[in-house]
Amino acid sequence: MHPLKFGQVENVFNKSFQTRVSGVPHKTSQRLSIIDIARDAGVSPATVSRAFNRPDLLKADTLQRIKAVSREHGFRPNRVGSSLRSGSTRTLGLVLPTLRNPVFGECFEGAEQYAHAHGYSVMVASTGYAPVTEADAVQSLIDHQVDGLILTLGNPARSATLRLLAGQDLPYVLAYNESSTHPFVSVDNAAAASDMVSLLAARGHRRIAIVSGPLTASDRARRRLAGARGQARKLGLEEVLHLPMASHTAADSDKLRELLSAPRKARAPTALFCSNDLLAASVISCLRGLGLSVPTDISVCGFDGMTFAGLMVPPLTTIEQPSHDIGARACASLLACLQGETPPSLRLAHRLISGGTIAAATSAAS
Amino acid sequence: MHPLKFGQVENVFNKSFQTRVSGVPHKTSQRLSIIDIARDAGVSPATVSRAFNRPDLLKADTLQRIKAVSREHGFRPNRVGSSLRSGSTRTLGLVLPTLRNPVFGECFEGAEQYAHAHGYSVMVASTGYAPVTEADAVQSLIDHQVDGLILTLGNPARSATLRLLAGQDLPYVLAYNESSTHPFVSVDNAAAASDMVSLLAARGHRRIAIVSGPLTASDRARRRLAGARGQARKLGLEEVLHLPMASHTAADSDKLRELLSAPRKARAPTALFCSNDLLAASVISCLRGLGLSVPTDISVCGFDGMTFAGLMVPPLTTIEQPSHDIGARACASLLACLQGETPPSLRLAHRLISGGTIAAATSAAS
DNA sequence: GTGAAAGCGCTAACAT
DNA sequence: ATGTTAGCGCTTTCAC
Repeated sequence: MHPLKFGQVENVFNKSFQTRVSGVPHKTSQRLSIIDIARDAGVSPATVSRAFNRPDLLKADTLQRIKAVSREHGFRPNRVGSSLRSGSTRTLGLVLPTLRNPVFGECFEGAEQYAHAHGYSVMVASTGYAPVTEADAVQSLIDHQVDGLILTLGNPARSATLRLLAGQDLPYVLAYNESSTHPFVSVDNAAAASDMVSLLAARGHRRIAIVSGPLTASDRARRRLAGARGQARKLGLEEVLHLPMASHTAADSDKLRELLSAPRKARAPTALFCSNDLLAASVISCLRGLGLSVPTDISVCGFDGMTFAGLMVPPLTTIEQPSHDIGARACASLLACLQGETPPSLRLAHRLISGGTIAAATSAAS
Repeated sequence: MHPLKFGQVENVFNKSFQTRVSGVPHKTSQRLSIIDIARDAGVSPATVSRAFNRPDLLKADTLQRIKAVSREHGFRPNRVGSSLRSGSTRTLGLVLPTLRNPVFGECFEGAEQYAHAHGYSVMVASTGYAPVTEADAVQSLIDHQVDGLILTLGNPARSATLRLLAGQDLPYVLAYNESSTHPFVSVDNAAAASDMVSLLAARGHRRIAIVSGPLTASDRARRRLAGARGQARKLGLEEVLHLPMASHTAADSDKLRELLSAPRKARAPTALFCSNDLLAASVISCLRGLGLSVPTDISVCGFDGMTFAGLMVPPLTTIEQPSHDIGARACASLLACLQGETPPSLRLAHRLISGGTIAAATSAAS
């Protein structure tokens, strides 16, 4: 089954060959160990290990020698051996809904950069917003013996994933999710949604609809809806409608038509607040197909602040989340957990980006 | 330094406790090994190992017992131990320019899904189009002992990354890149660019400019430029201009202005062919800022076919690459390498998506 | 069909 | 400042 049989045999040969002859056959694809280097450098394996992990402990001279020998042979310590012995893989797991949404790509890069800067690697897994996949992804990362997890869950209140996690003593922090029981890094979703409703109200909108994906698959969408409704009530607007779509990333044209070109057009919302930017773009595109232009005929706004939102024509009005930072800070919090600390939950600042997709409400108010 | 000292001591206690008493304290956060399960199931460790790896070798009865005991204790074999002993991590490395571009996110998901379906995991690293980061990313994945690599390189002809790889005997396949010396999975970049030029020519465009990022950082952009130029020559169009931007993902408004509102406006290109969709969106946005509307005043098209391109208003005219498939097929090829096969390079079909960003050339032909 | 024993590459005590 | 020793959790001959 294992294809490299022959290669391995060859390696063994090279290995003993090299230890006998002192020449350095630079390319002879070796699988050297710390022991080989130790022999060549005239020190013990432990000292070689220290050269890579605690170089400060060694005499400068010894360190140089070991480094030189290692470099000559192109030797790098095998992390698998190291992980097994030390009990730490120095790898963090990151679970995200989907990398088709560049917002999560940014988050990944934020986490990746922070992790690398601190000697850790990150292993991502995407869930496609599916609870089962989510649990599988976490299990897989646990199997890989990651030192901790950064999670964006569908529902951080009750999910199979969290039950799984409860059985381990693996530190984890949530990203984007807000939770009363676990450290998280996110924006204040309710407040952000509330801000957007205020803006809409200021432009004269009194009938607003929230367009989202399935609420069961995203507590963020739920919080945003709640925040919007709260603010609408406070400002005396009409009850915020809710239009859930089958997907988090694609609008359903029929549902939109039903909502807008319905008998009582007078009662149709004048603004559609979408729970993420991808969805907002899709909504705008669908509206276009229905003969409605944004923002002339109807206002639309999003949530996320993906880079792309600013490139749309007109630019999308949206709430910017600091995704790169969310990733980086979540990573920082997780590393703090690994040090035994209990990091506080962080609500990072959001920012309302006023693009060109919201206009003053046209239809005479009710 | 290691924070979990106390937890570990506690675990040792639980461990012996559990082996003495037969009850199953479901939550007592264990770190059991195959040996503990073996003892509980009244078999040898080797048999437990077989239960997980070669279940077919065991008597149904034994297998059941081991599975049952494992489930009770929530035991899962430690992949680190397994990797060390077997010499395979069953993990593949994936190196991509950036996950801020959803095209690469799709590619990742394609690879991830294919890998999972075949018992492998994938570890991604992003390079930000920087050669040094690229080499570091590859080194890091090698250190993790991945079984093979899928790479999207800046330059698959000569790069520090490939020199690094030459010293290992680690299988790898290229994705998006085309190479004469290594298995790859991509579209035919030159042919695709040529198709787009044909379309532009059919709409009456004779002066076309290619807008790209730095060519040194992307052989794809280079091939697309070459393909476009070849076809332009064949069709008797004017020489294709080349407008390189500092970034692969953001246009430089000044450069665009210089090109378009120059003294000799009559000689300005009537169509801008961007080497990727993100850049095309940015170009359109910049043009808007310069008072030019697309496609009325000038035509623009992209390359990639990211989902988002179809949601723009008007939808972006672009070349669709099957990114999910590129990821999946590259993964398949890599797994084939691991079986000792030498997979053929694959050029997957591209598709010209006719959106609304190309209009008939307006300015009287020269 | 299952067991016994060795060892993958490394690090952590402990010694000196 | 460095060496010795044991063993992390697992798989793999080789026996039986």
